[in-house]
Amino acid sequence: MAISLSQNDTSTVTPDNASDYGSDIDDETAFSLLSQAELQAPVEPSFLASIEDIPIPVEHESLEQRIHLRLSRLQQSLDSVRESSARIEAIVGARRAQEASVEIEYDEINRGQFSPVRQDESQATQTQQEEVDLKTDTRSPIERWRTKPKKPLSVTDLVSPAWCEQQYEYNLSKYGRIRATKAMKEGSKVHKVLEEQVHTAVPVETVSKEDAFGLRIWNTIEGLRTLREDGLTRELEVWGVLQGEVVIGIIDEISTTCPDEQMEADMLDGGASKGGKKGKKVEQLAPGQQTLTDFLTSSQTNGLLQNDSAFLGTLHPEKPRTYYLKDIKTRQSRTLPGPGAASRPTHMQLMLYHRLLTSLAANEVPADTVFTRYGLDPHTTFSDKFIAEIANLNVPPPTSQNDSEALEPGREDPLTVLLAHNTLTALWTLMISEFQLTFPPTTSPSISPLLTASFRTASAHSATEPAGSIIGTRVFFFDPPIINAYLRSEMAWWKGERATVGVEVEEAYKCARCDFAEGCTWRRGRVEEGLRKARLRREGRGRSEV
DNA sequence: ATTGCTAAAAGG
Repeated sequence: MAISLSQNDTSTVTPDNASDYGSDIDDETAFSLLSQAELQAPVEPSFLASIEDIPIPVEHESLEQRIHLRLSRLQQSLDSVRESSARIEAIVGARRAQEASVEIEYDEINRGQFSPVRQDESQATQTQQEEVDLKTDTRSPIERWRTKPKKPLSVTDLVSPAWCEQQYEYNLSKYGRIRATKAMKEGSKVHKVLEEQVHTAVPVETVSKEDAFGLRIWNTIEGLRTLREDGLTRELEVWGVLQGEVVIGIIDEISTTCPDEQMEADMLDGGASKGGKKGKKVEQLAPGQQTLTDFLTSSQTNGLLQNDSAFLGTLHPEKPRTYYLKDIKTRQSRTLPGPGAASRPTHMQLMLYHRLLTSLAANEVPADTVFTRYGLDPHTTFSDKFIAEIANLNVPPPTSQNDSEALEPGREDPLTVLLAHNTLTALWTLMISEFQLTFPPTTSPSISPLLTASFRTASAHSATEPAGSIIGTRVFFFDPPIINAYLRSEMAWWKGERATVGVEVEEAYKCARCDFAEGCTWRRGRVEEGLRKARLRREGRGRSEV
């Protein structure tokens, strides 16, 4: 008898303790699952309430959002700050009295960079057309979608295929991007509320190309300072280079809060017991844990450690803290995804953030590669207007102003800082030193290998359970071999070194929610294979019965 | 644009 697959019953296919790839369902069942997928009509979730009970500011909704200056919540006495506006602008302006700053609208300078969105062929012909495109277009995905003047690769680009690479390719072919679903829009709102708990966004109206990128770097610097001062930051932008390709990501949350004391204790105990210490041993090592020991031992190699601690002591009286990466995932249902294939994108996402963050803290990211990719001149000085705007708004919190001994380097007033780092190269260097200050190389990794996915409801499920309520948490380890193998495989796809791979039959439930299921060549191939195997089995049975 | 688009990510 075939297992009936409904949207509420995906656990039938991927029970919590199932391995990623192991399956005990037979081919006949798999075939019926694949067939059923296309019968599933999309159900409008009319029962979902709106999340209006979360106060959502709407004024920063549009295209200026990304070039907003990010202020920590401590820096909100803006009115008094703005009073000095004219004065500071005059000071900055005097430096280059003659050189008029060029004002360029943000969307004008960037329009050409964005991937073209193909629109308006009829629904019916589109899928067929795309199939033809996929066959005839011999360019690699990276050539087609992520080559200048289009945007560089993102973490999303690298982890989305972990759900279904074939689906991602169809999306890129058809739209040049992923189209936001209702669920995603709801998720964005929850994220936005969380971010505004930590930062206040102030619009910066017009900037040059270099200014615009400088502001992004400045926001990251600000995010790191917020993290050190408040023990929490959200939406931290990071850059990296992977196999020569620029990769950009936004880390949802970093904080000093340990997600799981027990896992942390087991982890540290595991590391200590290697040095001969007897005692409680972690019996059943999780897949990531063996490599974790390697991670710990490799990072505490030498006597440089002592020097670093002493050096840091002069800046940071308290001992270096451990920071934990977290990603918040909103869900339409109140259930958690299974730990196997359904969680793969999240696992890879957090592990990739860990890698990017670590390489920035180690100053391993070639800044020139990043700037070149964006077509930016790393030595052009920022415009007076830009420097003045940042200087006007970004004032150090009053607490640290009183006591200048306690000021970290570069924590002086923003005008001084920006004048001293008034090109992209210089500001990048400052950013790197902020990364190094925040995540120094110490015995206990300052970037914890404990990674957290925190699941929240996208919308209210009851009066006591409003939108954004926490459903549950999954904590797992950074696992270098896993993420490295994944990235190698994914980059091979992006570079066109291997063909697109869709979901395995065990993951056919994904097809039920996929717009491309009907015309999916991968899926058709799998259905045909299922039929063939079923037929072979039937024939085999027939013979043996004679 | 009846919500479009942009930055990544947003979810399944």
